[in-house]
This record gives sequence, C-alpha cells and structure tokens, in this order.
Amino acid sequence: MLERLPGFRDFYPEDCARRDFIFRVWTEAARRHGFRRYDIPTLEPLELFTEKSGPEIVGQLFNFTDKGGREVALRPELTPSLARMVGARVATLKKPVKWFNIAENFRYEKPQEGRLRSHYQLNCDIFGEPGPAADAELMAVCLACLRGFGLGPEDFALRLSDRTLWSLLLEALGIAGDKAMEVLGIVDKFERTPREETLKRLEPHFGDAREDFLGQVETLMGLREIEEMGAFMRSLAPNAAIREKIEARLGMWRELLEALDAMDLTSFVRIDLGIVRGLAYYTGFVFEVFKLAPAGAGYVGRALAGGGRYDHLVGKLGFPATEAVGFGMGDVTMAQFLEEKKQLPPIIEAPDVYVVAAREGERRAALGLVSRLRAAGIRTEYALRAPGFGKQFRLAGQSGARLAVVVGTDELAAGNVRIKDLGSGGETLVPLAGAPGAARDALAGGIASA
RNA sequence: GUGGUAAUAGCUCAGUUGGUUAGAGCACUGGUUUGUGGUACCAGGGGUCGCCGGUUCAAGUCCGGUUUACCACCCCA
Repeated sequence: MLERLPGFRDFYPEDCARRDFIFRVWTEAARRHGFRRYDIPTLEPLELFTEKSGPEIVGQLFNFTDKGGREVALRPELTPSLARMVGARVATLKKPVKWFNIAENFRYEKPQEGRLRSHYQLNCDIFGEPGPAADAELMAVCLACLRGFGLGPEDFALRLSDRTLWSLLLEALGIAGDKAMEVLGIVDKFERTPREETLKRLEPHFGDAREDFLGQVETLMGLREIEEMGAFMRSLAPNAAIREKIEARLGMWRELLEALDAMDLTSFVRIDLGIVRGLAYYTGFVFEVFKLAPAGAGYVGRALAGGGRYDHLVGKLGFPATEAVGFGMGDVTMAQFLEEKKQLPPIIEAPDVYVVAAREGERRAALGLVSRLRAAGIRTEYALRAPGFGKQFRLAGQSGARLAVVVGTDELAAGNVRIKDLGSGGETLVPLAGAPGAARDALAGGIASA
C-alpha cells in the first residue's frame, strides 16, 4: 500500500472545509486592514535561502538538482522571495507596501506536534515605514487574524519585546557586534534552559560578572511597565550618549503603546522582554502570540504567531535598503488552538435543495428543473440513479438539504411541483416554471408547517 | 539527529497462559409493498492484524530488525 510521505497531510473534503474556514478568516482580516494579496513560486533557487540563512539551512530544506542542472529548493518560508519582489520594484511601489499571502511552506525536519514538513502560513508584511505606527498596524492585523475566530484576551496574548532595547542593554555593558548576537542567542533560550547551564554559556562573555548579568536579564524580563523599564535602563547607562539612545528608544515605545491603546488593543498586549526570537535578522520590536492557560496560569505551547521588524534584510539580499515589519501564523497550530477552544464552526456542505422525481417519466422534467435551480444560484442535488420515492426522501434528508422539490406524476400533469420544507415538514404546490423563484423565497423565509 | 511509547476494518477500539474461518460500535452499500425523509428493522461489502525475518506442530499474540505515528530533547517557521 502506498502511503503519504512523512510529515505531509491529505485533505479530505471535511479537512479542506476546515482549512478554508481558517484561510477565509485570515483573508478577511488582512483585507479589512488594507493588505493586498501577492504570491510567490513554490520552487526557488537554493541560493535564495542560503544567502539569508547560511549553508546550514540546506539540511532543513527539500532541495534537489533540476533537469537543467539548477540547484533548487521548495520554499521553507516566504520572506526571502517577498524581499526579492519588493526589492526589485522598491523605487516605484507606493509606500507603505502592505501585502499578505497564505501559502504552503516546506521543511525537511522531523515531524512533531504542531510542526510538519508542510504547513500553510499566513504572512503579513509592511515595507517602507520606519516608525512604530507600522509596528502597531502589523500587530493590529495579527490580533485581528485571531479575534476573527471569536477569540479574546482571555484566550491569547501578544508578548511584546524589543531587540533594540536588548542591544542597548548590551551596549551599556560594553558588548557589541557578533558578541552581542551570541549573547542574545543565549538570552533567547533562557526560559527553557536550566539556570546553571545559562551561567555556563555566559562565562566566556562575562566571566565573573555573569551572575550580575543574569540578574539584570531576569530583572528586565520581569518588567511589565514601560516606565519601570526606562528607569532600569537609565540606571545602567554609563554615559550620556547611551542614555540619549535609551531615551530615544523609550520614545518609540511610548508611541507604539499609545497607538495600540488608541486601537483598543492594550488588553491583548503584554510587555515581555523574554521574547527575543532566534532569527538573526530582526532589528526592533519583536513579538510572539501565545495561547493562555485557563485561570491566567501562563502561556502554553508553541507560539501561534511571531514577527517583528527586520529593517536590514532587503538590503542584505542586495536590494536598496527598505524598512520592513512582518509576522507569520501557521495553520497547524491555529487549527489545534481552535479545536481546543471549540471555535471551529460545524462544517455544513449541504445542498439547499434536493430534487425528488417520481419515475422515469418525470426524470426529464426533473433534470430540467435541477438545471434551472442551479442557474438561479441554488445549490441543488439529486439522485444520479433514481431509486424509489421513499429512498429519495431518505437521501434528501441525509443530504442536509433544507428543501425537497418533488416532481410527482400528478403534480407535473397539472404543471406543478411540490416544495417541501425538510425541517418543518410543510409543503406547498407551485407552478413548475416558478419553482426556482419559489424555492429561493422558501430558503429565505421557510414554509409554514402544514 | 537522540531517546521513550505505540501500530488490528474508513474511524474508535476488543481480541484470554500462543490454539479452527480475527470481532464490536460508528461509517459505507443494498433491502424492508415504486408517493414522503433523517434517528427504525434486516442483510451485505470491507482486514495478507504496518512491513521483513525468526522461535514453534501452531503467531494478531513471543523474539529481532525495519517503516510510520505520537511524546520528550536538538533546532527552527
């Protein structure tokens, strides 16, 4: 027996319906926020990904040599392709560029919970706007993509952090450049690493001062208020130059928080410097969205969404420098979350009308009626192999159709058909020619019980 | 990539210390006087018990390997 490749999914109609529901909510939220849809190729040159992430990435890609001898890979993410699209036309695109996309991404990795070799991801990005207004706008659309499912601040929270602030902290302590990136990497893993291990990793960078540094990290991560954060940062600043940078950054924070508050999003947002995000290309505000445990017991599971500012990436890929901010949200974790929260609506793929025909003699008229009902925009079903009358009603009932239209011998002889409301059981006699209109009325208003 | 657990019908599962032709519920198909339905009743189809090998008179059951899935690491989206 032939099986699926590991980490891939078959989508039966009910699975597709569920997936389409998620896509629809995402799409509507993105469009409401003024984002336009774009798309990119599934297969890309391998270099596009090694350029951004280094040669190590190849171990996690579906890659091969095509028949033309080109090294190619299935896209593991959209950002490099998007950066190429925007970069190539950056001079003529109207700013801000607000684009979204829902597409399948591939990773050659061991599949596990919430993480397969193929998943669909929503991406929203804004290019060409350096100010916090763009960060706020992006978070607004991200939150809308979750709120669109009927979820609220009791279900999830956006943890807001800042790579710039982290860099300033390190700068204040005299650490910069690659060394700062390494330390950030350690900080990123802080939450899921034993304290002893973190201290060991910090030793090469801080020596005996590692306890002090870790204490400062813990303090900063514990702060939930902007002014507390400001006071803490000021207390560490060794000179006026850095103090000035800190003040400038705090100004950006206030601007961002003010915009979020004005959009009534404060209840979703928590300042939390514990979020660093592993990816090297983030430059400013970064965030991750987590589901909340009941009774405020903290965050649970894998991030539902994550994103932030990446002002240098487009330039790094060889295009004119362009400010950028974006986030991604995957369908696997989303579907899991919705199932837990019971926010997946029942999937109804029933016809509106089921046409029941008495005998072979009525078959032709019945097919004609089916055709006219469908032309009128009514979802219409009928038995391809017409069984007995009772059986057809059973099929009509099982189909979930709201109406049955009965093309019976006597009725048809008088130029009529019977419309039956399968919910109430009520029936009305209508002229055959007027049946589509009558069916539409009945679907809108129902038929009184007989 | 490392470790743990598991694999029997489309789904959820049962299957005794190894012992005839492997079962149930749901789902599916057909029928229950060819003019009234879902949710009634009857019947039926569907399994080389994940795969390969071994032990045994005999393996769904015991042993080894392998594949896949799930869980925990590693790493990330």
